[in-house]
Amino acid sequence: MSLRAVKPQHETRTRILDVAEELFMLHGFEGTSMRLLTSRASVNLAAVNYHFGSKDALIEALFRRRLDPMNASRLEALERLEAEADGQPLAPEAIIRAFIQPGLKLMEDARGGGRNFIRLLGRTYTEPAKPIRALIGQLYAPTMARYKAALERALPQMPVEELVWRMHFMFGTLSYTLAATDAVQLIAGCKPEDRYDARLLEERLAAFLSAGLTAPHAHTVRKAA
Amino acid sequence: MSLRAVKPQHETRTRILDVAEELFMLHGFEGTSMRLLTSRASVNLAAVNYHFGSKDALIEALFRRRLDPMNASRLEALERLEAEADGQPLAPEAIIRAFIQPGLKLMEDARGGGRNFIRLLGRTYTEPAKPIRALIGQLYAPTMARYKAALERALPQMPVEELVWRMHFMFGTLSYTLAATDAVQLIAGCKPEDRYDARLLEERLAAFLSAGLTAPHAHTVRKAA
DNA sequence: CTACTATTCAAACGTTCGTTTGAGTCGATC
DNA sequence: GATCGACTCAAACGAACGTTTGAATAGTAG
Repeated sequence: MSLRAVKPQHETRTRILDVAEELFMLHGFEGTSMRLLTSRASVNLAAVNYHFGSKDALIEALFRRRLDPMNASRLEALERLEAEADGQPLAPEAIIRAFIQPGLKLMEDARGGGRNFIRLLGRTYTEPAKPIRALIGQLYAPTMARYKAALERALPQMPVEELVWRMHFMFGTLSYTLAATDAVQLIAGCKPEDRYDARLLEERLAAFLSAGLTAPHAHTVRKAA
Repeated sequence: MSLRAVKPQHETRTRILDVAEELFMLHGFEGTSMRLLTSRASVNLAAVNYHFGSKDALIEALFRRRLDPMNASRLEALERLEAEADGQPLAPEAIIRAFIQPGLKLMEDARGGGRNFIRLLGRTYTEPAKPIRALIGQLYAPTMARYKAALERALPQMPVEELVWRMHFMFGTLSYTLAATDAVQLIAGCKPEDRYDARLLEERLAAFLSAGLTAPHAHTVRKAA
């Protein structure tokens, strides 16, 4: 894998990966056939098995290609924040922004490609307990642990279990927002041109999430409905 | 369809629907074969096509069976609130609770069945643009419109587009939370016994969501990053 | 030019898919 | 007890699936 990854031209490989991102996003893993995929990518049917070994291995390669840099940039942003803060606890909103920016950037910049992946990623969180989920969890684990520690330091008064749930909520909001931007029409009334404006979306998300994250604890609100 | 629905015993039908909820949740629509489904339900392979017509029609029936009562109870809860309020604007948190309670109840009470559906539902929001999505959107539309109107009245100072986005965020948090309760381990540290405690979850969600919903507008926070 | 590796290609592999068919079973109706 | 409708069943249908194969085709080094 690493040997071949160093080679000069991966034209076929990358073309397969790019098309796979789009088709998996549109039709799911099981709903996308190798025949459709390879014909859209203008490569031979056998190319996927030759270059990746199997369909499942293609899926894994697809996630690694995007997730590794994305998590790296998340960690980098957090470490930059901590270096700047010089020992002081961070503002929760700053941590949130550091976390959501890489995803938003991927959604915005890549001419389709990044956006496809981001939406595919959101879909996959809620998918079967298949090995894919395990892979994603494993790729995410170090990043999540670092952000959890940072938030614990930023919100020392919050019980850890409450914090974990709120991180879960945040993660849900983010992944759903990125995955189901079409579904805004469920509610209707959203300007389509704002849909992929990453900066505007970051402002909206940061406001919503930091308010939710720093809300008074559930226990102190009331006991019964 | 309606004629047959009135008949006394739907044993085969309901057994198919129950098993379908579980298997679709576990393996997705395309990942679940009719052969596995019918053998798990202890019915003949042809039973699905006999009783529902096709696999797609089974999926549609499955969603209608749960979604219609769920939306009805959401509307009912909102109308009860408005009747009690007697013209006064409602508290945003009360509206939120009215919206999330039916889902949480379904998650809690049914011995597996409701929970399977709730998780399946969360998965489906982020799934292909297939006709299923259109069906769900259509089943949800009236409920969403009513809740949107109620929230507009409860938060008159908020721009409509901001409100729409925040409803989108809320919807995402809820569906992700219900769909991917396993994924809490992404963050880790959550007590497993709390995972399906509907009351506790309602408190956590209500606190998080109502804080997010009523947060200061993104525009007023700052202009540039 | 030759030998070698990497890649592409058309064709076929066996399996599984959703659906259809036609005979068979059962209970209620006349 | 014959008739009819609802339902179940085993078997088969053609189509589509992921994967494999072995020959053809570059591109490179000796």
